[in-house]
Amino acid sequence: MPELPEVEVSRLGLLPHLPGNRIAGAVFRTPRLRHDIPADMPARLAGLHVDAIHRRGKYLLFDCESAGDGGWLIVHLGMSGSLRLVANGTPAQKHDHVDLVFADTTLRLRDPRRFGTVLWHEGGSIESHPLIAVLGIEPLSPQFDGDWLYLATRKRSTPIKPLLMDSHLVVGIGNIYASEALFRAGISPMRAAGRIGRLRYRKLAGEIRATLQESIAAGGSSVRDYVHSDGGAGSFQVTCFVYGREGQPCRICQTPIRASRQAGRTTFHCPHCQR
DNA sequence: CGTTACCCCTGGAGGC
DNA sequence: TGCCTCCAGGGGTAAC
Repeated sequence: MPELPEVEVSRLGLLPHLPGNRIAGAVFRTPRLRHDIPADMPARLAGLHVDAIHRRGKYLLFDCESAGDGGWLIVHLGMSGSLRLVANGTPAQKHDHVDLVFADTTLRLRDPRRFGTVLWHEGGSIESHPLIAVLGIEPLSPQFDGDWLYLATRKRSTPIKPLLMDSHLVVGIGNIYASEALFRAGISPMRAAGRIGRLRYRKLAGEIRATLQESIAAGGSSVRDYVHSDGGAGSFQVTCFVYGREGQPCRICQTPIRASRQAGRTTFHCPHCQR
């Protein structure tokens, strides 16, 4: 479900409420999401203070401390995960798998498909965690620009669209934003990454950044059932140029939008505007 | 090494 | 109404 903007909006929604507060208790209603959840997870988390909440790619990283002891709670929302803040004691509904209970509120993870991740990491820098260490560049960082993309894609024959979705290269760009950014940059999703020039990569990097930032500003939501951390719903989907618009006229040239499949995921593009 | 296929899981949509 | 198939925002792993 969530791409980078949704995760960032969730983080921003939690920031006013969680950092500085103590985890009174944790409840896990499933033995595993993407990974097994150790039986002692509630005991590990109870009593910790949340110092800060960071984001790396689509991972939320809760920096937790307690009397010199500490670690990181790693959360990934997968395809269908969402975080909400609810009043303590609110009955859990179907697919509400995890609660972090604070004095004044409960952070609740709902994830129908259970592709999400909740892991505990201690004894070392968060950057040393195997899931985090392999991640590529942050697309909203100053280092990410057209020249970086150009250099990173030399001799790559893969089509640009699945490459944009490879978190080992660049994080946070999922199926929706890959299609949208390529449309805005006028680049065909099927074009070999190594055969795109520097100038076109400058355009693409700018459109990736703009697409993500606009979505964050709009409240982050990319699809209908997304709910961010304080329960509000977003509206990104109504502004899509190509995603989910197979057969409908391109908003620029009226050519019907095409759908195809790349690396197991649906790609949308305009055959006239994108080359 | 780079790239693709498959799998994890549930629910909604559409065909019959 | 029910049953079936297909599809879905992610990403790790195995296999080519």
